[in-house]
Amino acid sequence: MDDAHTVIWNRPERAAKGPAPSRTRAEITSAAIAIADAEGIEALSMRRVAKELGTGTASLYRYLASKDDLLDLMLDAVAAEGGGPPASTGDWRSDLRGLARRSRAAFHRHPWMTSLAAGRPSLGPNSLDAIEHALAALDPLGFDIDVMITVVDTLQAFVRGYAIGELAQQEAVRRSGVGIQQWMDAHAPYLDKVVKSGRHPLLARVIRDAELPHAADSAERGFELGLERLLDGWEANLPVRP
Amino acid sequence: MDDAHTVIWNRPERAAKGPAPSRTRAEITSAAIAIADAEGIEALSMRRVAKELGTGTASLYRYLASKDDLLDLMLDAVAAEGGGPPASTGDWRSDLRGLARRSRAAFHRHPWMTSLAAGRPSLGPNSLDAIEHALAALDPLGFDIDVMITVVDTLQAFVRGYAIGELAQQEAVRRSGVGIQQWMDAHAPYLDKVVKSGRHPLLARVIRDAELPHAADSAERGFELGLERLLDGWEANLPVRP
DNA sequence: GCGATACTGCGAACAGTGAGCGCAGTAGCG
DNA sequence: CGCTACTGCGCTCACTGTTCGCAGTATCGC
Repeated sequence: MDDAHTVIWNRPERAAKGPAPSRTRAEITSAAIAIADAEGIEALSMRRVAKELGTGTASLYRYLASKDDLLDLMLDAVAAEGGGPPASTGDWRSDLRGLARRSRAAFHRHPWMTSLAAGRPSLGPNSLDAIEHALAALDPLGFDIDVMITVVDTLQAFVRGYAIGELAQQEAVRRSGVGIQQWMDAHAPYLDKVVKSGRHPLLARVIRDAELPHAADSAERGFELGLERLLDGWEANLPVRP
Repeated sequence: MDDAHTVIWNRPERAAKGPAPSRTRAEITSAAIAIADAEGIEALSMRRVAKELGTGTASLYRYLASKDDLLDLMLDAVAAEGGGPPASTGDWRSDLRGLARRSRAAFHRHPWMTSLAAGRPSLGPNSLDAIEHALAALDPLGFDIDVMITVVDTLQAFVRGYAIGELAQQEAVRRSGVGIQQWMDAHAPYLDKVVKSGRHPLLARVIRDAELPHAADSAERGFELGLERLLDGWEANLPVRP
Protein backbone atom coordinates (compact mmCIF):
# COMPACT_ATOMS: atom_id res chain seq x y z
CA MET A 1 0.00 0.00 0.00
CA ASP A 2 1.19 3.49 -0.78
CA ASP A 3 1.05 4.58 2.83
CA ALA A 4 3.97 6.93 2.62
CA HIS A 5 1.96 9.42 0.62
CA THR A 6 -1.33 8.95 2.45
CA VAL A 7 -2.15 11.02 5.50
CA ILE A 8 -3.72 9.06 8.34
CA TRP A 9 -6.95 11.12 8.28
CA ASN A 10 -7.52 10.04 4.70
CA ARG A 11 -6.83 6.34 5.01
CA PRO A 12 -9.88 4.07 4.93
CA GLU A 13 -10.37 2.14 8.15
CA ARG A 14 -11.28 -1.06 6.33
CA ALA A 15 -10.06 -2.54 3.07
CA ALA A 16 -12.49 -3.50 0.30
CA LYS A 17 -11.39 -7.10 0.13
CA GLY A 18 -9.85 -9.73 2.35
CA PRO A 19 -10.57 -10.80 5.90
CA ALA A 20 -12.02 -8.30 8.34
CA PRO A 21 -9.42 -6.70 10.61
CA SER A 22 -9.77 -8.04 14.14
CA ARG A 23 -9.12 -4.65 15.71
CA THR A 24 -9.93 -1.03 15.03
CA ARG A 25 -7.82 2.09 14.94
CA ALA A 26 -9.87 3.48 17.84
CA GLU A 27 -9.15 0.40 19.95
CA ILE A 28 -5.43 0.73 19.34
CA THR A 29 -5.56 4.45 20.03
CA SER A 30 -7.33 4.10 23.34
CA ALA A 31 -5.01 1.30 24.44
CA ALA A 32 -2.09 3.61 23.69
CA ILE A 33 -3.71 6.46 25.63
CA ALA A 34 -4.29 4.18 28.59
CA ILE A 35 -0.64 3.15 28.64
CA ALA A 36 0.62 6.74 28.32
CA ASP A 37 -1.73 7.89 31.10
CA ALA A 38 -0.70 5.11 33.46
CA GLU A 39 3.01 4.72 32.74
CA GLY A 40 4.09 7.85 30.92
CA ILE A 41 4.85 8.54 27.30
CA GLU A 42 8.30 6.94 27.48
CA ALA A 43 6.67 3.61 28.33
CA LEU A 44 4.60 3.76 25.15
CA SER A 45 6.12 1.40 22.62
CA MET A 46 4.60 -0.55 19.78
CA ARG A 47 5.48 -3.78 21.59
CA ARG A 48 3.76 -2.52 24.74
CA VAL A 49 0.59 -1.60 22.83
CA ALA A 50 0.61 -4.97 21.09
CA LYS A 51 0.97 -6.77 24.41
CA GLU A 52 -1.94 -4.75 25.84
CA LEU A 53 -4.12 -5.82 22.92
CA GLY A 54 -2.86 -9.41 22.92
CA THR A 55 -1.60 -9.19 19.37
CA GLY A 56 1.71 -9.34 17.53
CA THR A 57 3.72 -6.18 17.21
CA ALA A 58 3.92 -6.27 13.42
CA SER A 59 0.13 -6.51 13.21
CA LEU A 60 -0.20 -2.92 14.37
CA TYR A 61 1.42 -1.79 11.15
CA ARG A 62 -1.65 -3.03 9.28
CA TYR A 63 -3.56 -0.19 10.94
CA LEU A 64 -0.92 2.50 11.14
CA ALA A 65 1.92 3.46 8.86
CA SER A 66 4.13 4.47 11.77
CA LYS A 67 4.26 5.26 15.46
CA ASP A 68 3.92 8.90 14.49
CA ASP A 69 0.47 8.20 13.09
CA LEU A 70 -0.50 6.63 16.40
CA LEU A 71 0.61 9.76 18.24
CA ASP A 72 -1.48 11.92 15.89
CA LEU A 73 -4.49 9.71 16.55
CA MET A 74 -3.97 9.95 20.30
CA LEU A 75 -3.97 13.75 20.23
CA ASP A 76 -7.08 13.92 18.12
CA ALA A 77 -8.85 11.36 20.28
CA VAL A 78 -8.25 13.56 23.32
CA ALA A 79 -9.66 16.54 21.42
CA ALA A 80 -12.90 14.58 21.12
CA GLU A 81 -13.25 13.91 24.85
CA GLY A 82 -16.37 15.45 26.31
CA GLY A 83 -18.30 14.86 23.10
CA GLY A 84 -17.71 17.78 20.83
CA PRO A 85 -17.41 21.47 21.61
CA PRO A 86 -19.67 22.92 24.33
CA ALA A 87 -22.75 24.88 23.37
CA SER A 88 -22.44 28.58 22.64
CA THR A 89 -23.39 30.87 25.52
CA GLY A 90 -23.83 33.90 23.32
CA ASP A 91 -20.99 35.66 25.13
CA TRP A 92 -17.70 35.43 23.27
CA ARG A 93 -15.63 35.76 26.44
CA SER A 94 -17.29 32.84 28.19
CA ASP A 95 -17.15 30.76 25.02
CA LEU A 96 -13.41 31.26 24.63
CA ARG A 97 -12.87 30.88 28.38
CA GLY A 98 -14.72 27.58 28.27
CA LEU A 99 -12.62 26.30 25.38
CA ALA A 100 -9.41 27.35 27.09
CA ARG A 101 -10.40 25.61 30.33
CA ARG A 102 -11.35 22.43 28.50
CA SER A 103 -8.06 22.44 26.70
CA ARG A 104 -6.09 22.96 29.90
CA ALA A 105 -8.08 20.20 31.60
CA ALA A 106 -7.15 17.83 28.78
CA PHE A 107 -3.47 18.54 29.34
CA HIS A 108 -3.92 17.77 33.02
CA ARG A 109 -5.74 14.52 32.33
CA HIS A 110 -3.06 13.49 29.82
CA PRO A 111 0.26 15.10 30.71
CA TRP A 112 1.98 13.26 27.85
CA MET A 113 0.21 15.68 25.50
CA THR A 114 2.80 18.30 26.40
CA SER A 115 5.51 16.17 24.81
CA LEU A 116 3.48 15.38 21.73
CA ALA A 117 2.35 18.94 21.02
CA ALA A 118 5.71 19.86 19.51
CA GLY A 119 6.32 19.27 15.81
CA ARG A 120 2.79 18.08 15.21
CA PRO A 121 0.29 20.42 13.56
CA SER A 122 -3.20 19.73 14.94
CA LEU A 123 -5.00 18.83 11.77
CA GLY A 124 -7.20 16.00 13.05
CA PRO A 125 -10.96 16.32 12.56
CA ASN A 126 -11.70 16.86 16.24
CA SER A 127 -9.03 19.51 16.62
CA LEU A 128 -10.47 21.30 13.59
CA ASP A 129 -13.93 21.19 15.21
CA ALA A 130 -12.56 23.01 18.24
CA ILE A 131 -10.99 25.71 16.07
CA GLU A 132 -14.23 26.13 14.14
CA HIS A 133 -16.09 26.56 17.41
CA ALA A 134 -13.68 29.24 18.61
CA LEU A 135 -14.01 31.08 15.32
CA ALA A 136 -17.79 30.92 15.62
CA ALA A 137 -17.64 32.59 19.02
CA LEU A 138 -15.66 35.43 17.48
CA ASP A 139 -17.70 35.75 14.30
CA PRO A 140 -20.29 38.26 15.61
CA LEU A 141 -17.63 40.69 16.82
CA GLY A 142 -16.80 42.07 13.41
CA PHE A 143 -13.10 41.24 13.33
CA ASP A 144 -11.83 40.47 9.89
CA ILE A 145 -10.86 36.89 9.20
CA ASP A 146 -7.13 37.43 9.59
CA VAL A 147 -7.56 38.86 13.07
CA MET A 148 -10.05 36.13 14.01
CA ILE A 149 -7.58 33.37 13.26
CA THR A 150 -4.90 35.30 15.13
CA VAL A 151 -7.10 35.50 18.23
CA VAL A 152 -7.61 31.74 18.11
CA ASP A 153 -3.91 31.11 17.50
CA THR A 154 -2.80 33.26 20.41
CA LEU A 155 -5.35 31.72 22.74
CA GLN A 156 -4.21 28.24 21.77
CA ALA A 157 -0.61 29.31 22.18
CA PHE A 158 -1.26 30.63 25.67
CA VAL A 159 -3.07 27.52 26.85
CA ARG A 160 -0.53 25.13 25.38
CA GLY A 161 2.45 27.10 26.66
CA TYR A 162 0.95 27.54 30.10
CA ALA A 163 0.08 23.87 30.45
CA ILE A 164 3.60 22.86 29.43
CA GLY A 165 5.03 25.20 32.02
CA GLU A 166 2.81 24.17 34.89
CA LEU A 167 3.24 20.45 34.21
CA ALA A 168 6.98 20.66 33.64
CA GLN A 169 8.08 20.11 37.22
CA GLN A 170 5.47 17.46 37.85
CA GLU A 171 6.63 15.58 34.76
CA ALA A 172 10.30 15.96 35.63
CA VAL A 173 9.61 14.45 39.04
CA ARG A 174 7.63 11.60 37.54
CA ARG A 175 10.27 10.85 34.93
CA SER A 176 13.05 10.85 37.48
CA GLY A 177 11.32 7.97 39.21
CA VAL A 178 11.85 9.34 42.72
CA GLY A 179 9.28 10.96 45.01
CA ILE A 180 8.59 14.68 45.04
CA GLN A 181 10.44 14.99 48.35
CA GLN A 182 13.67 13.48 47.08
CA TRP A 183 13.43 15.62 43.97
CA MET A 184 13.04 18.76 46.06
CA ASP A 185 15.90 17.69 48.30
CA ALA A 186 18.13 17.28 45.27
CA HIS A 187 17.27 20.75 43.93
CA ALA A 188 17.16 22.65 47.22
CA PRO A 189 20.92 23.25 47.54
CA TYR A 190 21.05 24.81 44.07
CA LEU A 191 18.04 27.06 44.62
CA ASP A 192 19.46 28.07 47.99
CA LYS A 193 22.66 29.09 46.26
CA VAL A 194 20.70 31.18 43.75
CA VAL A 195 18.79 33.00 46.47
CA LYS A 196 21.89 33.60 48.59
CA SER A 197 24.06 34.80 45.68
CA GLY A 198 22.17 38.09 45.67
CA ARG A 199 22.28 38.33 41.89
CA HIS A 200 18.56 37.59 41.56
CA PRO A 201 16.90 39.84 44.13
CA LEU A 202 13.43 39.74 42.58
CA LEU A 203 13.52 36.01 42.02
CA ALA A 204 14.61 35.62 45.62
CA ARG A 205 11.62 37.72 46.62
CA VAL A 206 9.35 35.43 44.61
CA ILE A 207 10.77 32.33 46.28
CA ARG A 208 10.57 33.85 49.74
CA ASP A 209 7.60 36.20 49.78
CA ALA A 210 5.20 35.16 47.07
CA GLU A 211 2.05 33.53 48.23
CA LEU A 212 1.27 31.89 44.92
CA PRO A 213 3.91 29.15 44.73
CA HIS A 214 2.78 27.79 48.09
CA ALA A 215 -0.92 27.68 47.34
CA ALA A 216 -2.35 24.43 46.07
CA ASP A 217 -4.30 26.19 43.34
CA SER A 218 -1.54 28.60 42.36
CA ALA A 219 -1.26 27.34 38.79
CA GLU A 220 -5.00 27.50 38.34
CA ARG A 221 -5.20 31.07 39.59
CA GLY A 222 -2.29 32.15 37.42
CA PHE A 223 -3.97 30.59 34.41
CA GLU A 224 -7.31 32.28 35.07
CA LEU A 225 -5.66 35.64 35.65
CA GLY A 226 -3.52 35.44 32.51
CA LEU A 227 -6.49 34.29 30.47
CA GLU A 228 -8.62 37.25 31.56
CA ARG A 229 -5.84 39.69 30.69
CA LEU A 230 -5.47 38.08 27.27
CA LEU A 231 -9.19 38.47 26.66
CA ASP A 232 -9.01 42.04 28.01
CA GLY A 233 -6.36 42.81 25.40
CA TRP A 234 -8.65 41.77 22.57
CA GLU A 235 -11.72 43.37 24.11
CA ALA A 236 -9.90 46.70 24.31
CA ASN A 237 -9.32 46.51 20.57
CA LEU A 238 -12.69 45.45 19.24
CA PRO A 239 -13.38 46.78 15.76
CA VAL A 240 -15.59 49.84 15.49
CA ARG A 241 -19.02 48.61 14.40
CA PRO A 242 -20.16 50.12 11.12
CA MET B 1 29.76 9.03 42.63
CA ASP B 2 26.41 10.02 44.04
CA ASP B 3 25.19 11.58 40.85
CA ALA B 4 21.63 10.42 41.19
CA HIS B 5 20.98 12.91 43.96
CA THR B 6 23.00 15.76 42.50
CA VAL B 7 21.43 18.27 40.14
CA ILE B 8 23.57 19.14 37.13
CA TRP B 9 23.76 22.86 38.07
CA ASN B 10 25.39 21.91 41.33
CA ARG B 11 27.96 19.47 40.06
CA PRO B 12 31.55 20.72 39.97
CA GLU B 13 33.00 20.85 36.48
CA ARG B 14 36.32 19.42 37.60
CA ALA B 15 37.10 16.84 40.26
CA ALA B 16 39.60 17.56 43.03
CA LYS B 17 41.80 14.60 42.24
CA GLY B 18 42.79 12.52 39.27
CA PRO B 19 43.81 13.45 35.73
CA ALA B 20 42.35 16.57 34.13
CA PRO B 21 39.30 15.87 31.96
CA SER B 22 40.16 16.28 28.30
CA ARG B 23 36.84 17.92 27.47
CA THR B 24 34.45 20.38 29.06
CA ARG B 25 30.73 20.29 29.61
CA ALA B 26 30.40 23.37 27.38
CA GLU B 27 32.22 21.61 24.53
CA ILE B 28 29.92 18.62 24.77
CA THR B 29 26.87 20.88 24.97
CA SER B 30 27.74 22.91 21.90
CA ALA B 31 28.56 19.78 19.92
CA ALA B 32 25.12 18.45 20.83
CA ILE B 33 23.47 21.73 19.82
CA ALA B 34 25.28 21.67 16.48
CA ILE B 35 24.03 18.16 15.78
CA ALA B 36 20.43 18.98 16.78
CA ASP B 37 20.49 22.13 14.64
CA ALA B 38 21.83 20.34 11.59
CA GLU B 39 20.12 16.97 11.76
CA GLY B 40 17.20 17.33 14.12
CA ILE B 41 16.70 16.29 17.70
CA GLU B 42 15.97 12.67 16.77
CA ALA B 43 19.50 12.40 15.36
CA LEU B 44 20.98 13.43 18.68
CA SER B 45 22.36 10.34 20.38
CA MET B 46 25.17 9.91 22.84
CA ARG B 47 27.09 7.89 20.24
CA ARG B 48 26.63 10.67 17.71
CA VAL B 49 27.93 13.30 20.13
CA ALA B 50 30.88 11.11 21.03
CA LYS B 51 31.73 10.61 17.36
CA GLU B 52 31.56 14.36 16.80
CA LEU B 53 34.03 14.91 19.63
CA GLY B 54 36.23 11.99 18.64
CA THR B 55 35.81 10.27 21.96
CA GLY B 56 34.34 7.06 23.31
CA THR B 57 30.64 7.03 24.10
CA ALA B 58 31.07 5.93 27.68
CA SER B 59 33.43 8.83 28.33
CA LEU B 60 30.54 11.29 28.11
CA TYR B 61 29.14 9.82 31.30
CA ARG B 62 32.14 11.23 33.15
CA TYR B 63 30.69 14.69 32.43
CA LEU B 64 26.96 14.01 32.55
CA ALA B 65 24.84 11.71 34.65
CA SER B 66 22.41 11.13 31.79
CA LYS B 67 21.23 12.32 28.41
CA ASP B 68 18.57 14.31 30.25
CA ASP B 69 21.28 16.41 31.83
CA LEU B 70 22.70 17.11 28.39
CA LEU B 71 19.29 18.31 27.21
CA ASP B 72 19.02 20.62 30.23
CA LEU B 73 22.45 22.03 29.44
CA MET B 74 21.49 22.60 25.81
CA LEU B 75 18.41 24.61 26.77
CA ASP B 76 20.31 26.73 29.22
CA ALA B 77 23.15 27.31 26.74
CA VAL B 78 20.64 28.69 24.25
CA ALA B 79 19.27 30.99 26.95
CA ALA B 80 22.74 32.50 27.17
CA GLU B 81 23.03 33.26 23.45
CA GLY B 82 23.41 36.96 22.78
CA GLY B 83 25.39 37.45 25.95
CA GLY B 84 22.99 38.05 28.80
CA PRO B 85 19.73 39.93 28.87
CA PRO B 86 19.52 43.19 26.86
CA ALA B 87 19.82 46.51 28.62
CA SER B 88 16.73 48.09 30.14
CA THR B 89 15.07 50.75 28.00
CA GLY B 90 13.13 52.25 30.89
CA ASP B 91 9.85 51.29 29.20
CA TRP B 92 8.38 48.07 30.54
CA ARG B 93 6.54 47.32 27.30
CA SER B 94 9.65 47.49 25.14
CA ASP B 95 11.64 45.52 27.69
CA LEU B 96 9.14 42.69 27.73
CA ARG B 97 8.67 42.89 23.97
CA GLY B 98 12.40 42.59 23.53
CA LEU B 99 12.61 39.53 25.75
CA ALA B 100 9.70 37.90 23.96
CA ARG B 101 11.27 38.50 20.55
CA ARG B 102 14.62 37.15 21.69
CA SER B 103 12.94 34.07 23.03
CA ARG B 104 10.99 33.50 19.82
CA ALA B 105 14.14 34.01 17.77
CA ALA B 106 15.88 31.34 19.84
CA PHE B 107 13.11 28.87 19.03
CA HIS B 108 13.54 29.66 15.34
CA ARG B 109 17.30 29.20 15.47
CA HIS B 110 16.91 25.91 17.34
CA PRO B 111 13.57 24.29 16.49
CA TRP B 112 14.43 21.25 18.61
CA MET B 113 13.77 23.46 21.64
CA THR B 114 10.06 22.98 21.08
CA SER B 115 10.43 19.26 21.80
CA LEU B 116 12.64 19.78 24.82
CA ALA B 117 10.48 22.43 26.48
CA ALA B 118 8.00 19.84 27.73
CA GLY B 119 8.62 18.14 31.05
CA ARG B 120 11.67 20.25 31.81
CA PRO B 121 11.38 23.17 34.23
CA SER B 122 13.83 25.92 33.16
CA LEU B 123 15.96 26.20 36.26
CA GLY B 124 19.35 26.76 34.62
CA PRO B 125 21.30 29.86 35.62
CA ASN B 126 20.84 31.60 32.27
CA SER B 127 17.11 30.95 32.21
CA LEU B 128 16.88 32.38 35.71
CA ASP B 129 18.74 35.49 34.55
CA ALA B 130 16.10 36.07 31.88
CA ILE B 131 13.29 35.74 34.42
CA GLU B 132 15.05 38.14 36.77
CA HIS B 133 15.36 40.64 33.94
CA ALA B 134 11.67 40.40 33.11
CA LEU B 135 10.77 40.90 36.76
CA ALA B 136 13.04 43.95 36.88
CA ALA B 137 11.17 45.51 33.97
CA LEU B 138 7.91 45.07 35.88
CA ASP B 139 9.22 46.17 39.26
CA PRO B 140 8.51 49.92 38.92
CA LEU B 141 4.88 49.36 37.98
CA GLY B 142 3.70 48.64 41.49
CA PHE B 143 2.27 45.18 40.93
CA ASP B 144 2.59 42.94 43.90
CA ILE B 145 5.02 40.06 43.62
CA ASP B 146 2.40 37.42 42.92
CA VAL B 147 1.06 39.35 39.95
CA MET B 148 4.56 40.10 38.70
CA ILE B 149 5.48 36.44 38.50
CA THR B 150 2.16 35.74 36.81
CA VAL B 151 2.87 38.34 34.13
CA VAL B 152 6.21 36.72 33.42
CA ASP B 153 4.68 33.23 33.43
CA THR B 154 1.95 34.16 30.98
CA LEU B 155 4.37 35.94 28.69
CA GLN B 156 6.65 32.91 28.68
CA ALA B 157 3.67 30.66 28.09
CA PHE B 158 2.53 32.71 25.11
CA VAL B 159 5.95 32.78 23.46
CA ARG B 160 6.58 29.09 24.02
CA GLY B 161 3.14 28.04 22.87
CA TYR B 162 3.21 30.30 19.84
CA ALA B 163 6.64 29.10 18.75
CA ILE B 164 5.55 25.47 19.07
CA GLY B 165 2.53 26.20 16.93
CA GLU B 166 4.29 28.10 14.20
CA LEU B 167 7.13 25.58 13.96
CA ALA B 168 4.88 22.52 14.09
CA GLN B 169 4.27 22.16 10.37
CA GLN B 170 7.85 22.99 9.45
CA GLU B 171 9.07 20.33 11.89
CA ALA B 172 6.56 17.76 10.67
CA VAL B 173 7.77 18.30 7.12
CA ARG B 174 11.41 18.02 8.14
CA ARG B 175 10.81 14.86 10.17
CA SER B 176 8.90 13.23 7.35
CA GLY B 177 12.02 13.49 5.22
CA VAL B 178 10.19 14.61 2.09
CA GLY B 179 10.06 18.09 0.59
CA ILE B 180 7.44 20.66 1.50
CA GLN B 181 5.72 20.11 -1.86
CA GLN B 182 5.25 16.37 -1.38
CA TRP B 183 4.04 16.99 2.14
CA MET B 184 1.47 19.49 0.93
CA ASP B 185 0.42 17.11 -1.85
CA ALA B 186 -0.13 14.38 0.71
CA HIS B 187 -2.29 16.60 2.90
CA ALA B 188 -4.18 18.49 0.21
CA PRO B 189 -6.85 15.84 -0.42
CA TYR B 190 -7.76 15.78 3.27
CA LEU B 191 -7.92 19.55 3.63
CA ASP B 192 -9.96 19.73 0.44
CA LYS B 193 -12.41 17.29 1.97
CA VAL B 194 -12.67 19.42 5.10
CA VAL B 195 -13.37 22.58 3.14
CA LYS B 196 -15.90 20.89 0.85
CA SER B 197 -17.77 19.11 3.65
CA GLY B 198 -19.35 22.41 4.68
CA ARG B 199 -19.14 21.57 8.36
CA HIS B 200 -16.37 24.11 8.95
CA PRO B 201 -17.55 27.24 7.21
CA LEU B 202 -15.29 29.65 9.09
CA LEU B 203 -12.25 27.44 8.77
CA ALA B 204 -12.98 27.19 5.06
CA ARG B 205 -13.10 30.98 4.95
CA VAL B 206 -9.71 31.13 6.63
CA ILE B 207 -8.20 28.70 4.14
CA ARG B 208 -9.75 30.49 1.17
CA ASP B 209 -9.96 34.18 2.06
CA ALA B 210 -7.41 34.92 4.74
CA GLU B 211 -4.43 36.88 3.62
CA LEU B 212 -2.25 35.86 6.52
CA PRO B 213 -1.52 32.21 5.74
CA HIS B 214 -0.19 33.18 2.34
CA ALA B 215 2.12 35.95 3.48
CA ALA B 216 5.74 35.07 4.13
CA ASP B 217 5.73 36.94 7.41
CA SER B 218 2.31 35.75 8.56
CA ALA B 219 3.60 34.02 11.67
CA GLU B 220 5.66 37.02 12.63
CA ARG B 221 2.74 39.41 12.27
CA GLY B 222 0.45 37.12 14.25
CA PHE B 223 3.04 36.93 17.00
CA GLU B 224 3.51 40.69 17.17
CA LEU B 225 -0.22 41.29 17.19
CA GLY B 226 -0.90 38.73 19.89
CA LEU B 227 1.99 40.03 21.97
CA GLU B 228 0.67 43.62 21.86
CA ARG B 229 -2.78 42.46 22.94
CA LEU B 230 -1.28 40.50 25.80
CA LEU B 231 0.62 43.60 26.95
CA ASP B 232 -2.56 45.67 26.46
CA GLY B 233 -4.37 43.35 28.82
CA TRP B 234 -1.87 43.98 31.60
CA GLU B 235 -1.59 47.69 30.86
CA ALA B 236 -5.35 48.06 31.21
CA ASN B 237 -5.06 46.62 34.72
CA LEU B 238 -2.12 48.47 36.17
CA PRO B 239 -2.37 48.94 39.92
CA VAL B 240 -3.52 52.32 41.15
CA ARG B 241 -0.44 54.18 42.34
CA PRO B 242 -0.62 55.18 46.02
C1' DG C 1 59.31 10.94 47.77
C1' DC C 2 55.74 7.76 47.92
C1' DG C 3 51.85 4.99 48.36
C1' DA C 4 46.88 5.44 48.53
C1' DT C 5 43.18 7.33 46.48
C1' DA C 6 40.06 8.98 43.33
C1' DC C 7 39.59 10.13 39.40
C1' DT C 8 39.78 9.53 33.63
C1' DG C 9 38.94 7.35 29.12
C1' DC C 10 36.76 3.61 27.00
C1' DG C 11 35.64 -1.40 24.71
C1' DA C 12 32.13 -4.46 25.31
C1' DA C 13 27.79 -5.81 26.66
C1' DC C 14 22.66 -5.54 27.87
C1' DA C 15 17.94 -4.83 27.38
C1' DG C 16 14.92 -2.47 24.74
C1' DT C 17 13.41 0.38 20.53
C1' DG C 18 10.79 1.25 15.59
C1' DA C 19 10.36 -0.88 11.54
C1' DG C 20 10.50 -4.26 7.36
C1' DC C 21 10.36 -8.89 5.10
C1' DG C 22 8.08 -12.69 3.83
C1' DC C 23 5.00 -16.42 4.78
C1' DA C 24 0.62 -18.79 6.07
C1' DG C 25 -4.18 -18.28 6.20
C1' DT C 26 -8.74 -16.27 4.74
C1' DA C 27 -12.67 -13.52 2.86
C1' DG C 28 -14.97 -11.89 -1.17
C1' DC C 29 -15.37 -10.93 -6.26
C1' DG C 30 -16.02 -12.66 -10.95
C1' DC D 1 -14.28 -22.54 -8.05
C1' DG D 2 -10.08 -20.08 -8.28
C1' DC D 3 -7.71 -15.62 -7.94
C1' DT D 4 -6.69 -11.79 -5.60
C1' DA D 5 -6.02 -8.82 -1.94
C1' DC D 6 -5.99 -8.57 2.18
C1' DT D 7 -4.71 -10.01 7.64
C1' DG D 8 -1.81 -11.61 11.46
C1' DC D 9 2.74 -12.20 12.86
C1' DG D 10 7.69 -14.51 13.86
C1' DC D 11 11.97 -13.05 12.91
C1' DT D 12 15.43 -9.86 12.04
C1' DC D 13 18.07 -5.44 11.57
C1' DA D 14 20.21 -1.35 13.00
C1' DC D 15 20.13 1.55 16.67
C1' DT D 16 19.23 3.48 21.42
C1' DG D 17 20.79 4.96 26.66
C1' DT D 18 23.40 3.20 30.09
C1' DT D 19 26.62 0.12 33.06
C1' DC D 20 30.61 -2.65 34.16
C1' DG D 21 35.22 -3.32 34.71
C1' DC D 22 39.86 -2.36 33.58
C1' DA D 23 44.12 0.21 32.62
C1' DG D 24 46.31 4.49 33.21
C1' DT D 25 47.27 9.01 35.88
C1' DA D 26 47.24 13.23 38.67
C1' DT D 27 46.88 14.84 43.33
C1' DC D 28 46.74 14.53 48.51
C1' DG D 29 48.45 13.27 53.15
C1' DC D 30 52.33 11.96 55.18
